[in-house]
Amino acid sequence: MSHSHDHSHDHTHTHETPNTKEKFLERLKEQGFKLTGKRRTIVDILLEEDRYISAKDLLELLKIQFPRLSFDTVYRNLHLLKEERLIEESVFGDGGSKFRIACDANHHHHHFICTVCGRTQLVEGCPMDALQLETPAGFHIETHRFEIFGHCADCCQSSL
Amino acid sequence: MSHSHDHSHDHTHTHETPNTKEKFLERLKEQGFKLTGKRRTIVDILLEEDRYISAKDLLELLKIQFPRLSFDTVYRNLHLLKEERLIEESVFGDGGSKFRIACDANHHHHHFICTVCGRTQLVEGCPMDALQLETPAGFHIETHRFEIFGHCADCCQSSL
DNA sequence: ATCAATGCAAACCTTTTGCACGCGT
DNA sequence: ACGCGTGCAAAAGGTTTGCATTGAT
Repeated sequence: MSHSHDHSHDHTHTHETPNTKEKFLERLKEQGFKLTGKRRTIVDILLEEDRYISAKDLLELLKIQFPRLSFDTVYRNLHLLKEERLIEESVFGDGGSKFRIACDANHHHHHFICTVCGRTQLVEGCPMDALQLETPAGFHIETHRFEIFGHCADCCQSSL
Repeated sequence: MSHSHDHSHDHTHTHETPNTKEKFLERLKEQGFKLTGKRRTIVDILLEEDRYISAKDLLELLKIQFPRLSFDTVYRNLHLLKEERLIEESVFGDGGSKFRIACDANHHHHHFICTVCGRTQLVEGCPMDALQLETPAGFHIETHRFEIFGHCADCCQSSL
């Protein structure tokens, strides 16, 4: 159950990381959620995109296959997927939320994020380890947020 | 002009840091902005509060003195103050923006932030220095975000 | 057959904008 | 007197909700 045989039909994705469609869908099924066509397609698209996109962009992509789909379903599924830790959310500079398929739900990480295309790169290490933190007396840490924003190589190019 | 004589009438604030009301207002004046009663009061309140608060909370506090004040003016001033780097903005977990008077516009810093009351503590150091970053090839860093969220000592207490 | 998922519409919340008037300079 | 600042009202976005229907199991 943990090491599912995900050598299915080879995808556009080359790496044999845990990010296979089947694994994601299995996780949902295990939790008792139904694998509807829309839900499958959302996971498909997010895997395919492999970058941060807005709910609006996601809806647009979904409408190709499901013209009548609207925001409510998108958001409901985004919430669900986030709860199940299958996607990651980040608030961009303009205040808008964007979402990407979870890189690795089990491994804590941070990202370089391209503010143009939403593509990401892993950051080596975590500031909570690297900084010798002097936590204020009595302060109880819950979460932290560390993100590096900029232009990726491709988007630097295209802005020339 | 840089070292203004801000020994005016002593305030509730004890430290003789750059965070004096006069200094903030001067900065605005220098830029050619008018020092209206509302603008003064916004700076007053933010200095007094000395923590992250929402536009809504700020408006509430302002309405005590200016009952007819509405969100538009609050936001217009928050934008202005942010442009002038007199306040800092942070997006909290729930997705809502909160604002606080700038701790020190000249010194780069990060915060421990209490998600209950919005009070902050400075973090020693910056992850961009502490982590030996391997910036992805061609990636052009623009900004970064690092915040540690949790409960401050006081808010831990009150939740017992 | 059951209960979750969806579509539709409407509400909601935060933030923004246009315009006429008021006020700091 | 000039021009920014403000109030009002309305719009704009993004996100959420209630309810009836559809659909996966």
